[in-house]
Amino acid sequence: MKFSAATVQTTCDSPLGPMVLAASDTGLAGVWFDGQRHQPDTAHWPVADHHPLLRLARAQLSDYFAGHRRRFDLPLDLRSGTDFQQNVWHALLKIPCGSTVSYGALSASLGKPGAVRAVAAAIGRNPLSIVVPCHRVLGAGGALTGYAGGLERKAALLELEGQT
Amino acid sequence: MKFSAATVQTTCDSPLGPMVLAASDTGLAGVWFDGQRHQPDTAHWPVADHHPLLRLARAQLSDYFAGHRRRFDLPLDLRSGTDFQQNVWHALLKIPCGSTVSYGALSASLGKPGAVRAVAAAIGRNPLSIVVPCHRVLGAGGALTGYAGGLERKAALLELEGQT
DNA sequence: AGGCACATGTCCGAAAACGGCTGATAAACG
DNA sequence: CGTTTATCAGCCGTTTTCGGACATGTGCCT
Repeated sequence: MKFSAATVQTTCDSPLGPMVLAASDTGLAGVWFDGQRHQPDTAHWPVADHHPLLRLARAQLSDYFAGHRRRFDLPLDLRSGTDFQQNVWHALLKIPCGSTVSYGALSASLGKPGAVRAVAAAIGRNPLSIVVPCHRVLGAGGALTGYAGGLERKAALLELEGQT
Repeated sequence: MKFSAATVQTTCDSPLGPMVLAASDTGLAGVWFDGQRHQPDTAHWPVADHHPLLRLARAQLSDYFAGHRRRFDLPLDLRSGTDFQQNVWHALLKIPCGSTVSYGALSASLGKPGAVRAVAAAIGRNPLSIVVPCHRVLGAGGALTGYAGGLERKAALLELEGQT
């Protein structure tokens, strides 16, 4: 969980509570619900409320919550994770809005059918909530198994995307 | 640990137990809690209960224990130590009453960040308890790690100076 | 002269614990 | 008996923890 020293942050509100956005010099590096699990300590990160990328991200998130946007178009910086984690996060990006995948299917598609548990752990560390759609991964039986931001938010996001 | 042959001594009481004070022809040379570690054998040193410097020291210590004095103003004789030890002891004198430093920070400020262990050893040989405030040095995590006079006395001294 | 013990702190490797799981059994119901 | 819940052991990368080795100057004891 290493973030570049040049990472800046801002905050924004959402229907699911306040959020923190972070950007490095390469792209969007963080999107966290306030107080969610695994959120890094951003206390000493410089604030840049008018950073162009952060403004863009805020706008697209706003559109998403309004139901006007089903895909994000932003430069992402996922270098905070290990190679394995980055692989997992990239795989998440391929899950289209409105559909879901199981942990097992996902790890199989990564060529590591045995590493289900490790994949789940990596998903839990996703630094870009919503943008990297980790909420579209469900348990084998279709059960909401866990979400760093809380199961309620996971349910709400899926609902918003037209799932039941 | 060499003391001049002309060193004289006296005793005095304190809230933390009886103490031994020693003076050379240049200044205050020793302040020990009775029976503390590394205390030299003073048995054959001449007693000089009314030595002016020793009386002054006794008075200032009394003020200190009463909470009326936060700094000592006495001529000191630290020549009993090696150059290295004298450097360390002089550094200790710069720690203001009411604050603390870690062993690591102290040795770094001496320009020898690697010599933490040696610095600690030198602190342990401090001949002037209380006057040279070796009790204001704590472990990295802020833990009371050791004191030639016993950890209880170290805690009591810090308490007296307004630390927790 | 040589060896060892210290009022510590940092670093590195190994080992154990910990997850946003799952599929297979074992009890607990009607 | 079918069906529905607990329980459990493997799965594997990451994180945390723990134990040792080392650095450094000095005094003391062979």
